[in-house]
Amino acid sequence: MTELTKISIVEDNEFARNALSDLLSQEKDFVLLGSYDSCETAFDETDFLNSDVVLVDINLPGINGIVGTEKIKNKNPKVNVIMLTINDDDENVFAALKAGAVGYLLKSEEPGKVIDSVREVLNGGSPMSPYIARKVLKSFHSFDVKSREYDELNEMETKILNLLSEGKSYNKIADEIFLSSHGVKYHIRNIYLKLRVNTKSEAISKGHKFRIIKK
Amino acid sequence: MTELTKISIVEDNEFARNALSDLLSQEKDFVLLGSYDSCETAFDETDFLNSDVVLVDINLPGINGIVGTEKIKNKNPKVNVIMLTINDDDENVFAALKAGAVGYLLKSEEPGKVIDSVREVLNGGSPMSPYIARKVLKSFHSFDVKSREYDELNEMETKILNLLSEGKSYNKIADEIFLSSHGVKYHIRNIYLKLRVNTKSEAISKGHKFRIIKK
DNA sequence: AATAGAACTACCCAGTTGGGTAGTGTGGTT
DNA sequence: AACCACACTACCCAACTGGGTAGTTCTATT
Repeated sequence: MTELTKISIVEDNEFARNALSDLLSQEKDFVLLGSYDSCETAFDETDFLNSDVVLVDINLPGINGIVGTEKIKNKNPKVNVIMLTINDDDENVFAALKAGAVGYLLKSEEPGKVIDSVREVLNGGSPMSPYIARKVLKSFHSFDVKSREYDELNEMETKILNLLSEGKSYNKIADEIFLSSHGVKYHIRNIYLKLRVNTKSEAISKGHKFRIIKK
Repeated sequence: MTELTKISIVEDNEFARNALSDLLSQEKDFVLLGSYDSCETAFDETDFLNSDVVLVDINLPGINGIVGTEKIKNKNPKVNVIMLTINDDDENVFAALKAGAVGYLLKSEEPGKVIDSVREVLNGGSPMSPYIARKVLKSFHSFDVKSREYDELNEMETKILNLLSEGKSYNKIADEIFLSSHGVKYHIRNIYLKLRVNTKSEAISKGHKFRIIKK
């Protein structure tokens, strides 16, 4: 493991960029491939996409950090992007994660945390500022209050709900699971009863919310 | 902040339970309310639900940790549950988070991490073992490869897709947004085009996957 | 002035869906 | 033997859906 970890920085604020550069350069096993003030200039550098870890600011002139992250991941999925930002609003956080960021740090974090985070990423972790981590976890249990206002689906029902969610009609599903369309309908009625809904749309929505629908 | 943090433990393995108890008792600002070998015995203790933080093992005889967590959160949502487990398979992780756990630690974690995690929870964070954190983040960008195989919806389309997901018919939606049902249909056709689908079911599924549908 | 696009309204039509109701067979209880 | 729940088949019917096609108005572009 004598390999150096290649790091790049995309941050438009010169002061912050230099501070990060200095910080990371001090680590003997890190090598700073480059630091850029925008995604555009970063992409001009062919070596940029060979980075192991890229720290990307979210607020950038031109292509913002979220779109930039998307582009990076599309061009080379192996690059690990850590989002570095002052924004902690839902929209940005989830958009960034959705774009493919593997970590999300608030700039209010102390500098040492950045080093730790890079190492955490290299070890297969996903560093998040505590506040972000909580936000992310909360997105999983948004239903804790009104939760379990439905009955558990059995295997057949789960299967059928999943097929429904793929846009298949009663008839197609019937073919697929060797039942008559009436049989499918029978199960769907039970699904609706258990989920307390009366349309396919609601059933699919609840299916996703309660993670009954895979994929 | 001279308040003591009340902690409880639910762990069936006696050795592990005692180790945790000893560990946590050494912190001056923590007070161990109780340690139990099952959810059942824990719930017998009325004070249990007054805990600030509860460490729950996932594999428990009788009521398992996930169902137990659900029960805890239903009875007192203020209790912060940290899941403590050897299981790192998807099903368990997501089920636990869904149940309302605010942290998820693998037992392979070093002991000091438990103390840190309790403090992190108290500070509004969500401690997760690195491996778990990565898993959780990944669940947000499972589409990074095939990503953006759809066009962005505009405001009206987003609104309509959300209404569709609630099981509303073209007519109901039309009433709600002051359009004719034909107008609604016009937008829905565009939604299907942009999402590259041709049924409501698929549209709703994609809407959830890409987080276009709120709630 | 002509063109093009969006944001609608509108009609046709086959196919799908949801609800109601009813019947069959099988297996398990009492 | 009587009863029941469950998984299914079956039919009716009104409402809804998706696709195709077409017309209107408004606004922006050329």
